Amino acid sequence: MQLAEERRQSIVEVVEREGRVLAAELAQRLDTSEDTIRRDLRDLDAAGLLRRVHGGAVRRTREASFGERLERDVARKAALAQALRECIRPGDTVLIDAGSTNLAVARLLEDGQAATVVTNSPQVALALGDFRRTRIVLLGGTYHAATGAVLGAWTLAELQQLRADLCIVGICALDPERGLAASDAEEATIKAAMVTGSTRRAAAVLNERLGDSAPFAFARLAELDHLVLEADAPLDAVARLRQAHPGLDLRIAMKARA
Amino acid sequence: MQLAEERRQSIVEVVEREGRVLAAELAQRLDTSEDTIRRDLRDLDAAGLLRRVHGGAVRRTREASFGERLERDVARKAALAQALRECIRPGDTVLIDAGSTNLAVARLLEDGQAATVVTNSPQVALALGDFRRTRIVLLGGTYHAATGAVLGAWTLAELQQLRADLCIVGICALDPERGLAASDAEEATIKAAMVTGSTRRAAAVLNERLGDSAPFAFARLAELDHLVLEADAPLDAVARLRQAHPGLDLRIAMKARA
DNA sequence: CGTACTCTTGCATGTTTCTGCGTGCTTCAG
DNA sequence: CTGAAGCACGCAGAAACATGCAAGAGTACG
Repeated sequence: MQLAEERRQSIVEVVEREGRVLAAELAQRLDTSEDTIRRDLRDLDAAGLLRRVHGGAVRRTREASFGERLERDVARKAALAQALRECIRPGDTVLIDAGSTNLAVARLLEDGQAATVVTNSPQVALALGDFRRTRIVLLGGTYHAATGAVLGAWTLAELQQLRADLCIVGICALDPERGLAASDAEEATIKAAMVTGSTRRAAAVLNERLGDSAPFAFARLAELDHLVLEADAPLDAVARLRQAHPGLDLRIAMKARA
Repeated sequence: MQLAEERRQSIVEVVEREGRVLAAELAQRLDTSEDTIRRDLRDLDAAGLLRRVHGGAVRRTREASFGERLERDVARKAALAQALRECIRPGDTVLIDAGSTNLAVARLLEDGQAATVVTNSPQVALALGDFRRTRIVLLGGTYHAATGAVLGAWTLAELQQLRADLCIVGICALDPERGLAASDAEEATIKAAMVTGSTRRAAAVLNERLGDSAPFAFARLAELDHLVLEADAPLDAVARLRQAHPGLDLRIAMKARA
């Protein structure tokens, strides 16, 4: 008999060594049931030691600070981005905040879908690089690698000169009462200016950030026009959002695959 | 047996490597039906990892225009960059212009080597991404994919507020009489502001740009403090430069290998 | 020592996902 | 305009999966 912890360690070793592994094969090799293996894989995935896929698990490709978050939950974020993109109307001047979900929006954007894109994220600007029919404007300021965003007094001053049709803002936490919040003060200031300077405001939230709270609030829920939620968003949270802001254009993203 | 996730990963790899791919060919190569391949392509397209077209898929070719030039003459440019880097003194506020040679400088930079780096190139900002001891400031303005630079009125206004110790400017052509020149009017305006706002000015030139001319001049040779040339720069050109500007700190880069 | 509790595991059940195939629509080239 | 190739959609079987339940192992406590 072997300890459960040993078994999990073996699984991680195999995944690290071979890059991939089948659940059924593991069950046979470690002389246990597939159910147990699946439970292990679920835990190890949650612990970030591997990435679970249908049929087994694969190695997690780790990268640096912003890049890491960027690669996490690509499919979920792409699903949100798809719905966010549909909030853009032809001829809009769109303000795109930094953040991995918004970067996914930029990647899905078609040339000419918006008249102008203004962003505080160098990555977004690069993703839109070869656009001809859409003007790309980058905000100036101090670059923060942790968030992948440009922040500071210059950024704020430029935002105050700007009047956008649509603002796609990233949010760290969303609560019906406390509104939209960020985890960094500088970031919150910029986000507040983005929201203030735009006619329509859109955002998307992952399930784990729904009902969560972050220290720096920058806008009330009522100020939001479009909100995109995941396909499997908890129903009670959705209901509370509807009640708190009946005029909100609540959109449910397509189910994430892969 | 193969994991579905592996298959999708293979598809992305092929598209990245070859630029395009046929659905039928993928089905045969990955030993599965075309339907499955099509489903994969649909998902990967939604995730923004490739672009689906009739018959198969192609790479999402963003950032191509600048990226191509970026890959050209890497070794020669790296050699120039090495010498340019040595113009930086500890505590300097360095203004780095866009351009592939200057991007190479950014890649060679050590954290803390300069107190602050100001740039009009998103790529440079990203290359310095994880620095802790060096502040990174990005100029705002309209992003031009062809040059990889941020240009325009905002950029100019911000530059006029700035006083840098060292400016590393990119030049399209250098001639002893006509001075430093760029091939784009907007670019030249920005470069002129960079040169004006800096205490010391450095630049590097490839051999083919020596003695060449470009339509928009933005500075006289006398305004330059450091100039880096290639190891095999033509001797007569070097002599003419020395004669035209005796006080110039002329540096010869190490010979580029490979 | 015995009881109650937790944790793990295997099994049975129902659900979801993946895949290939058939049908009919759309796109492309001649 | 027309045929062929590419494609979307729905269906059905198989595999993978989630979930609840009960048995066993280990543990805390009286």
